[in-house]
Amino acid sequence: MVGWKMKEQNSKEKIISAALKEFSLKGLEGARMESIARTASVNKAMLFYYFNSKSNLYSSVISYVFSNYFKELNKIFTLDIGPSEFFEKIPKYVIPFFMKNRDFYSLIIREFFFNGESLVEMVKNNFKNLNLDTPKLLKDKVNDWYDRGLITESDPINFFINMVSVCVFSFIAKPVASKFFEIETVTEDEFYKSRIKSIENLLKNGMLA
Amino acid sequence: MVGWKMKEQNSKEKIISAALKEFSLKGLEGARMESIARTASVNKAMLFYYFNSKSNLYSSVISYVFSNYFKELNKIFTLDIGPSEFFEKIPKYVIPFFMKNRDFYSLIIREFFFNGESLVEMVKNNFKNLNLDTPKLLKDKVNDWYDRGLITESDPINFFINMVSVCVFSFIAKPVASKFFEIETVTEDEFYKSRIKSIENLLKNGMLA
Amino acid sequence: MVGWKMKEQNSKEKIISAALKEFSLKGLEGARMESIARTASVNKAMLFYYFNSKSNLYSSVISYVFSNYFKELNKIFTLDIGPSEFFEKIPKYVIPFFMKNRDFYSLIIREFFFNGESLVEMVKNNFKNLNLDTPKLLKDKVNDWYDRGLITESDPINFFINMVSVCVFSFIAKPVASKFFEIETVTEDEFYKSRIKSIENLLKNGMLA
Amino acid sequence: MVGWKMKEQNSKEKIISAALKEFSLKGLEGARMESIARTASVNKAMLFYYFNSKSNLYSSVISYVFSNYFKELNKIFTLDIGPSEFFEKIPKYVIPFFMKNRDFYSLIIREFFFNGESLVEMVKNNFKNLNLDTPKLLKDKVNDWYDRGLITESDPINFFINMVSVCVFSFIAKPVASKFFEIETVTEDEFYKSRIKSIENLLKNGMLA
DNA sequence: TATGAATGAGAGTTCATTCAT
DNA sequence: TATGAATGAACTCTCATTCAT
Repeated sequence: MVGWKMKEQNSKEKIISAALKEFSLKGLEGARMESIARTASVNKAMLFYYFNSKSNLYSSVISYVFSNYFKELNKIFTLDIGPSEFFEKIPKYVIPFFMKNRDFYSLIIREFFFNGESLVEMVKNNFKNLNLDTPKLLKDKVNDWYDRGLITESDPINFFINMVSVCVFSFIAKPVASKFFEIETVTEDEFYKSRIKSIENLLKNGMLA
Repeated sequence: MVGWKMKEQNSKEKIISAALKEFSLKGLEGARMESIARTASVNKAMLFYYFNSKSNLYSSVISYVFSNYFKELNKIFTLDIGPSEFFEKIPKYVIPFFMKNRDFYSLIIREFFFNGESLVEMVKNNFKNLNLDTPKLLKDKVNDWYDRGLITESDPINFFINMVSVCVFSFIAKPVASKFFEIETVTEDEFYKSRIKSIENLLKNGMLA
Repeated sequence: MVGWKMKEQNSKEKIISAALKEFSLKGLEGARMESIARTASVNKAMLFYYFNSKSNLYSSVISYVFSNYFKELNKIFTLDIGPSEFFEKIPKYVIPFFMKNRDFYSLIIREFFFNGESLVEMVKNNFKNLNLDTPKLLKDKVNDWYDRGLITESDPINFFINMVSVCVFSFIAKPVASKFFEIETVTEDEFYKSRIKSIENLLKNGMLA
Repeated sequence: MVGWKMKEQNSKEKIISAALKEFSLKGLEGARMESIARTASVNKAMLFYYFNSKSNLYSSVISYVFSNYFKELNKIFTLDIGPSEFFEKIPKYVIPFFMKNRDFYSLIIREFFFNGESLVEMVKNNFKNLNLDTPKLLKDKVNDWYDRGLITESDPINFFINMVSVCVFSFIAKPVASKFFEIETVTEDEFYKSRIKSIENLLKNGMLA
């Protein structure tokens, strides 16, 4: 009985992770159910048995995977620290996190780009389920820092767009930029280390009062 | 004689701009040749008459459209100005440019994300055709500024990723962020004005010496 | 379990034989996948499920069907008999064989005409798989007969072209010839009986020493 | 004015000979109007201007080309000679004739195989136009020879099938046979010379009394 | 739960043919 | 006569989805 239970979870999870891979590489439209099935080494019909439809599998992947990574990613935003330390910790945490989880990164970015609002909806539901209100918390934090004269950016939205964009964009820009400038690429590790340092400087000098 | 010459250009161009719209909304896989034909009000077979295949139409759209916007976009990078003015002009120029050309923006971003290196290749060819070497020019500029102690970021790649990301990301992030923070949206114009200001500050304070 | 196994074989075989009919009548280019599907009473997509593409279905038909008829056709060439009996048996065997299997005949002739060398390749592989070397056997036989003064034709190639052509051509020539000479056609059976006799005489008198 | 007249004939003939090439290689279904136009270096629409439709172009090619070669080919059948000389002259004449006119050969053979009766119709019309009745002449000749005890084959149809098949089949069989027997191919010329000799022997010994 | 077979809608592509000039 | 553009029907092929077992 336990065996059976485990088998079920196994198949479902095999599908989810195969789908994560496929969707992150090809997107919703480009992904092929059969290819997912093959990768997961399950029968194609099983995808429909468990997830009913392609688009439902897609959402399931997003939310399943998201909720998995969510707590880990959320930690950094809830630390009770000042802006200086915040600007230090953010890139040091976020960049390696995405380096380790490229599939997740690609999937989320895709979703973020082309379906942003529905992603936010999901994020918010995640907060609700955890009885958290991170958005409010962050907004308050920024307002507070600004009121106390610790930062120069008064608008939480601009504050976050600035912060997030320089982190998130790094992964997209890396191959493009080095090819553009014809600068012989250093190792991935070195590059992202230098990115972390550069972001830290930019944010600190750029937004600390 | 002029008649059909114009007609030809018309059809080809109608297809290109219909395809630009479709591809920017749905991506390569999601786009439908028939829908493009309908939008362009031409017979579906004409798409193949002029472009042979979907993927070739896609590339044609990218390069055709790109080379159209290219010169305009390139202008800003070739101005002979110092870093301070540079940081001022960049967001003031780039943000409205993309606001006006959303289709182009979406298409290019998609391409940038999922096919970055081939885009760069095209960009470089565009430079070659115009007898320009903007990459070298920019690299030299940054190195020069750094050597003369005008900026704090020594690495051209980081310099540009920082600069580009905060501009480009604005469009993606806007709806997401305002929904996330539940901040009643100001008008588009106001938002992007504030973005421009915020970016200018970030870059000036963040990277000027 | 046996149930679906049989079903699978059934569908595949229904497709093969429908395709044999269609291809033999219309050729590769003229054949229509939909018409094959209709004839086989299967869904059109099944053709691709089992055979991937039209041209692959075509090859499959050729090799499947060929290997089916192959052993039967090969028998006559491996009999251990002298040339006189050989010339007697060949038309008596080959002509009725093709009369019974007109689809096969048309298909093979088409292939023979327009793709001869690849057919030979296949034939040779068939021999290999059966651990036979009929070509060598036949060549040796002719050389031996000639050396022993039993036949007048020293060249195996000419020997066989002479023999095969008069048999194979009969089917093509029949309707043409009777229309050409405006000779009221006898029944098929009678015609081919007379053909067999005529060929036997021609070969015996023409190539026996 | 002459120029214009010549130009017209030129285009039509360029189309005919391009079509002959294409049809002989690919058959009716496999041939492409565009490819014919390209080969003829005329505009595709011209094919329809001159020939109305593909199938009409096909017939036109057949009959145009046929009537061109017809008289030449007919000569051999109208010589007033005995059977022995006949069997000598036939291969000596027919084989080189087809060697020189391979396009014609392929086209006619195709037609002969897959559309034999309509070809005969055309041939007969050609006779009518020339006020000849070759079929009757040949039939009478064979009957006469047989009655006078000069040949052993009483049936004109068998007589001709035997004769024609060994000649016509040579071209099809050559590459196949040499590959089949793995006999190093001699030159084309040598091969067909040996064919002529072999056919002569076969027919003489096989059908002369 | 699991499988291979089957389905139907529709996608991209091709091609003979026609049109406007 | 000649051209490039245009058309529409049909074709091969794909894919999410369902079925029978």
